[in-house]
Amino acid sequence: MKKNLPKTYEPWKYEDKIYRRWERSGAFNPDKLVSAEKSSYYSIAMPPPNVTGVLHLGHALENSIMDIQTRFQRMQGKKVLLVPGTDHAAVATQAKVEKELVKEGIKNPREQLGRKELLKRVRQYSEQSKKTIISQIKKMGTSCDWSRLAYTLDKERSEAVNEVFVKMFKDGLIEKDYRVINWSVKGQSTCSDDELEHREEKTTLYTFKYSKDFPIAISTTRPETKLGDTAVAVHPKDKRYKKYIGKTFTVDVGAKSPLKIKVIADREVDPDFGTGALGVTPAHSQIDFEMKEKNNLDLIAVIGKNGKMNENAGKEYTGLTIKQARKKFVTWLKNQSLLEKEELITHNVSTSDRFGDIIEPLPMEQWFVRVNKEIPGHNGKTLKDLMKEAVTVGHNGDRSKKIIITPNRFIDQYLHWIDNLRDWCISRQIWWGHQIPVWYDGTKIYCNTEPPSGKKWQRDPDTLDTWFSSGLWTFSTLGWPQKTNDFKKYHPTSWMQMGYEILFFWMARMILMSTYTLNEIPFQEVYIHGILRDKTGRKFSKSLGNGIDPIDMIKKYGTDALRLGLISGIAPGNDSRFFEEKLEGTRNLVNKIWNISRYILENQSTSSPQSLSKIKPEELTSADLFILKKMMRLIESTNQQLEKCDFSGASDQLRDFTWNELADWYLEISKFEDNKKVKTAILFTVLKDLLKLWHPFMPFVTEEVWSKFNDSLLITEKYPRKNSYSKIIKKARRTHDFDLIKDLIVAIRNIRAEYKIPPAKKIKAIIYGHSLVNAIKSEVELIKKLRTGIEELTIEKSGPKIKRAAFASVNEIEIYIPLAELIDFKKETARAKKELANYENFSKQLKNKLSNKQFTKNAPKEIVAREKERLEVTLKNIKKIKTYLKSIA
RNA sequence: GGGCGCUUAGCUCAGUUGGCUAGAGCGUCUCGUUUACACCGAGAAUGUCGGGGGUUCAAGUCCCUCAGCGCCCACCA
Repeated sequence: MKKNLPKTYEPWKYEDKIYRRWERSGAFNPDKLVSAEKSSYYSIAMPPPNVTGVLHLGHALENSIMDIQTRFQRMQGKKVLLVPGTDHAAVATQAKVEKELVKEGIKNPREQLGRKELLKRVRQYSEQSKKTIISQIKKMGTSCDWSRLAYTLDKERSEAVNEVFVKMFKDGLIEKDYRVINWSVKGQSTCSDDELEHREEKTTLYTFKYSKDFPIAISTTRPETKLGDTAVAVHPKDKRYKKYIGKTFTVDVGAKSPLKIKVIADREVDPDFGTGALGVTPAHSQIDFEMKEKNNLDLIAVIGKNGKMNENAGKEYTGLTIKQARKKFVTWLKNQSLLEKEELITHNVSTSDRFGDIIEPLPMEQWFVRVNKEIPGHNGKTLKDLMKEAVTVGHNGDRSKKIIITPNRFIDQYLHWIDNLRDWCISRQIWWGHQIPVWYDGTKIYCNTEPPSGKKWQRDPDTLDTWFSSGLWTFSTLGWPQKTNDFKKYHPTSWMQMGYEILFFWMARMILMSTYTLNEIPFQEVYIHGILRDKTGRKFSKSLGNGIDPIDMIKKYGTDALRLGLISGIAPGNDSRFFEEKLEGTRNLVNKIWNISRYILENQSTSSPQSLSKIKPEELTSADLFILKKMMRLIESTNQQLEKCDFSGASDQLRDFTWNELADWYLEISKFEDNKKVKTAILFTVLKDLLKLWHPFMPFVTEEVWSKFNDSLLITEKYPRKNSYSKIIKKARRTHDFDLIKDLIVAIRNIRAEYKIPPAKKIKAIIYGHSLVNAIKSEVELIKKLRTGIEELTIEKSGPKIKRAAFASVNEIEIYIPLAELIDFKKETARAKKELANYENFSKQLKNKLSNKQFTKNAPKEIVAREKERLEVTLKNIKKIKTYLKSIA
């Protein structure tokens, strides 16, 4: 056993070394783990960080949560697989690299570099970023299997992407369609609805007529698009306009050819907004496009992909920017006296979250995933149905295939989101990503995982939305579509963890992809965590400059402290704030554990470590029994809490025990105890189990301490169970009659005898620490003995160091607290009586309820059972209180 | 407009299907400390659980309502 550990724990000395030890040991790879049960496979797919940059604190939080769960499950003796990986993050990465290139002076990277060269640059960047990310994940102590490292754009994952695309294509769920989509002029690509950000903006609302003869004025914030109008929509019941419905007017507003404007009725039109009439521009508004479909209108696109007016807009306008065109058109309206009103309003504009420019709705042919179309061979179900089923009744109505979401309030939000879901536009015109596996030869289309033979075939240049590949993550990482052992063993994955902000993007898509492709849910449980905010509650963001680098925190406080600081005081689905002071606290705790270990290990050398089973029960004092009991309860509740994913609660409890019970109380007592052998044995046993309990939270310090007395690794030890403690506690109770008060009385008698104190009526007894006082208060039986034993006894909460002083000069002992203050019998009796009345009342109520046939017949079985159980509990409580009342009477 | 969340000690937050005297960390104050740890110890103070109403033997917890803060979705033509 190594001695003379440094006074404070210095994480940087051990962390990298320990991580390498774990890696070498094979503990991260479930194939190398020995499991008691062959079938106990447990798997988690790591949410792959984007290769757009480095990890931030949010990732650190995820890694902490994930790794606690992973280590806990591994210590349950399961074959645990945590698959690490990264996401190529299509648009995000290309946008980022292009930005950098522009900064370097390459003004138009796509044109100047070409597809091949630009992709090379993006690849270089992403590889660099990947490297950084991986090293950061390792720094966090994440116990993932690096031999299975995956990347959404690598060969295996691309294979999965193609496989699914082809399947969906053949099922008619992926189709090309001409529709109005979200176009980013800056990015020269489509965006899906989820990639939009809404920004509030002040703008002018113009009210005007197309011509003097046109009977209806319309309001718009985008006059320039009106050059492509083909209809005016009014509410069907609007008296002002009813007479015009169905009529077509021809107007000349300066566009290439005069516009034929048909007046149509649509219930969506709000008669109170503006003039109550809406100019319909099918080419440049999704809603107007839908009206076009319903009413069979024409479509005139007046804006091109470059964001400028095209020739349809008319000679005067062709080539103008949106702004210029707007100005020109408004001037024209004014000159023609057609403009009726100009007012300033605020409204939301959609912007591209990656490129940052305002989205231009344009009509285009793109690839879509049909979410409302029946899937062949799925009993008429649609993808939407599959997405809903998995979280409600279970996939295909199979309850064992129902995804449990914590906290469950997100289910409603998720379902609501699905209801509003439109077909998913999956094609992007950027180059970084999975190229669509479709080839054209004139009008012929070929879609397969392998390219067609023949030179004529041209591959579709578009790439896929990044979420398409992310959606396959739970099974693409396991080697699918190959029939791998991993896939058989580890899918569906056991558990998934994510922030609520990507619930819809990611969780929904994983469910879609997995249920559709595999007929299986992607994971059994989802734990949703909140967003990490800064001290003042703001989101961490680059533009605010409030970002904190997790690596800096690790350097300063150590990984264990960071992990603990991130997960303490959090509740599932709720946001939490991060500030450095928190880490000071957790660092101190880590150091506390280090020092407890140091003390115990250094004292261990005097007598060889003993196991609990070798201790004779009669050797135990009440304090020993007390700490063992506490330890037993701690083991039980930590297990329970971790099973419920209450990481914060579990760590709180562990902290309380470690610091308050063990360090400040029991360990201090042990210093003054004669029977050192028992104390050191207990301390050593408790320490060993405590290290195990803490391990998932603070893997490094616990592993380091463990290595001081053990050659095996802590990471693969079994998580403690309460049995070993309950045995000795039971035995000890049987052998001799334990109680704290008895010990106390004996001690006082001894002191009296030793120091020849005359039989005083009152005596002060000093108890070590508050824990025992609470224990005494809660032990009803003891009070009886207390009363029969000594007339008046005072008990003071006090620390062990005062104890030493007191025992040394016992003559100075004075009376402090009268017994009545410890337990105020009058107050107690009143309280207990009140409680008894409450319980009796309640039991009466329950009895009535249960004897009511209406209730037992009609109420759900579970409710009746619950009420019965409640009654039982209540009756038990009544009994308890009655005994209690007797005892204090 | 639709939905969700939050409001508990000076600060940051826990509080499981209603049930013992509402908790923790940090901070504050007092005292202490040569012998595991000042990244320490012993204590103390601080709460109309956002306001109002209701259900119940019992409400921080459930229902209604009002107020403030925050988020998401849709839309604002």
